[in-house]
Amino acid sequence: MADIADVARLAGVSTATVSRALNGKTASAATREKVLAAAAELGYVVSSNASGLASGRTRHIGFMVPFIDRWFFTDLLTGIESVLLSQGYDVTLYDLQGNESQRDQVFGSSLRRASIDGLIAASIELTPDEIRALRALGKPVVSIGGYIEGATAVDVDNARMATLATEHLLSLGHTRIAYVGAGRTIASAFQLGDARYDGWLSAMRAAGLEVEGTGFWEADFDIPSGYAAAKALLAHDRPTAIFAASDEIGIGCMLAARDLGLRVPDDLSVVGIDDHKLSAFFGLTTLAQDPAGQGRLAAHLLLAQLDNPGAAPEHRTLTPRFVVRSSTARPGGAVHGTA
Amino acid sequence: MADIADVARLAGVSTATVSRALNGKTASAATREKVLAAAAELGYVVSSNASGLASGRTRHIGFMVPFIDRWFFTDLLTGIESVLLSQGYDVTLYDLQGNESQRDQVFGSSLRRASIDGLIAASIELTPDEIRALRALGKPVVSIGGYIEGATAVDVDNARMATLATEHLLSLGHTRIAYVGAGRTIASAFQLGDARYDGWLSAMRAAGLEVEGTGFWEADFDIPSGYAAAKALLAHDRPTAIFAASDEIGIGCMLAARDLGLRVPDDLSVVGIDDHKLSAFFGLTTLAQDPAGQGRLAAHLLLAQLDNPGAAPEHRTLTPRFVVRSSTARPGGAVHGTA
DNA sequence: CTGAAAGCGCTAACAA
DNA sequence: TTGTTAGCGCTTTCAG
Repeated sequence: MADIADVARLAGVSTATVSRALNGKTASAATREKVLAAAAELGYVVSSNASGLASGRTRHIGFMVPFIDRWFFTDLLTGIESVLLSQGYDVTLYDLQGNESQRDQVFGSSLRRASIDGLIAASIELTPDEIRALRALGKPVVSIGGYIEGATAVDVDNARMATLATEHLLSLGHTRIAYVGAGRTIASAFQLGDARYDGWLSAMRAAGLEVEGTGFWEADFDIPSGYAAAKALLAHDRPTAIFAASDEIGIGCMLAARDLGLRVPDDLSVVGIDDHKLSAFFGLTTLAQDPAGQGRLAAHLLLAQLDNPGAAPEHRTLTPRFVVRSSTARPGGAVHGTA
Repeated sequence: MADIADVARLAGVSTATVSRALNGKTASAATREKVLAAAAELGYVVSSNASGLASGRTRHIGFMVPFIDRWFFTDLLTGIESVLLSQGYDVTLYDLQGNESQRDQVFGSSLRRASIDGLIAASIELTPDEIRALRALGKPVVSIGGYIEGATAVDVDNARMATLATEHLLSLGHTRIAYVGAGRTIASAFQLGDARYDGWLSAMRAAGLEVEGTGFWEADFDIPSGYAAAKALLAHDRPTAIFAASDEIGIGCMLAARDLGLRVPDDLSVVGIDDHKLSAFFGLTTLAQDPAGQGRLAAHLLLAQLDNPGAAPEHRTLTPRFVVRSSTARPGGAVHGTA
């Protein structure tokens, strides 16, 4: 493979000039053109190792997730890749799923080989040691949906989303609204805390409504778990509406209602959070999170920090978009939105 | 950050000895211990750039996919990460989704920066230019579910799976079996060719059955598309069974049947291919593909090639596992399997 | 604006 | 088994 010396020879300049011309540093237009032509002719591409060793930059960005096999994280990844690849950055994935040793491997070694210029961490709960390890890197970090000290943050206001969803049901005239969502353990893995639960609770209380009877039903963030929770809930009680902490839970609730002979939305309204890929299909009313957009924003913010290392960390809270579909209506009746 | 010279100084040996001790090359037990202790004390981690530049190895593996936001590819990735991370390799993702420029970027530049030691490519259809680019790298390549000349291949026998699925229905006594699956365009994006269609066809013909009437119904590999196809199919004809080219299609078919007032499996049997995460929930009978296992195997094969560069490329065809659930039964009646 | 030269941190001959 | 010595291919002062 051609190296920088070959290009320099062909262009009739020094390797230093080739380097400058290729990296957009000072070089006369004529020189730059000669260099570009020579590089193209030889099919020259810089060696990332050599370049990285000499400059300290690698053009690799790390993306750290608790697990990758969930809709939210893959959509984040898609968004991140789309901006980073086009800027000439590669994305290295650190999947913390699996045993502890995989996690230690990532923090103890992978991250520290100085092989990345920056990191995007999604929904990661870090130990104090891990935070220290991250800070020791001295590389910019952007967190998505979770707080990391000193890092730029991108998130959505979960409590606010839950309040909006609940208020939507309230405004339709529902008073008996159950919450199906994550317990503390699961919520914390997603860094949601109890924000969605709290949002529901405060909206209900603000409306002067009783919460004890209909209450809270625990479910993991997936369809089967939402289904099971709704089955249990509906066997025990008959609220007119369910606020589901995620669309997957909401879809599970809709399927359970159907299996119980209940019509959605006539007998039961359901609203979720996410705008999951399947939600349009099921007609689920929801608050859209747009993870791909979050990923793109995170990538842009990281790039900005790379260009401007001195800048103070930012905190961007995204506004969810309300998507009304056919799963919500006035209690007992008329459809509110259209599919 | 401590570098190799610091470790050498603290251990009282040369940098070369440190390098050898750390890389498992010849070194006396006593020396190795001293070096390890010194490295641990200083928190030393090798610089991947320096090491890569000197040795030509980067401990980075590329994983190339047509898109990452599909169950199959994320599960592959999970499997790949689990073995590669534990062996000290990082995984860089090349997502070809999006515009052509993203693809050109990957082939023209990312891959060629010599930043990976090897590549795993899943379901990728390459242009002649791209194959040339890949071969020029001189790095080992493992392909999953698609053929790349000179590369080690991991796949499943799609035609055989389709035949098995169809034969399962035949053995239950079904004779009118529709196929809902991908048209040529979509199938080729997944590198499935028409193998699943062919498998269905040959099983039907071997059983001496007519195919014209019930026939082939086109659908993309997702739930909404399977739903729409089944709605159209069942409005037009009433086969007693459907063979779906993927579980997501199959789930769509089950939902459509239910909405039409048909009971599964009493009025309609459905069998799919994949063992998708949701299939157990829906009780779908299927042929399991185990993508995480495919990913782990591909990673192991790649590692083996890295250790032994001379070895000839292998071709491993995995055997699917039949998972009988509650979506298939004798026509008109009794359940065959259990949920 | 450009060239010469000194490294970036490590590995791999080669000797000893 | 270990140390010495060249680089790996590039970027970046520092002069000019």
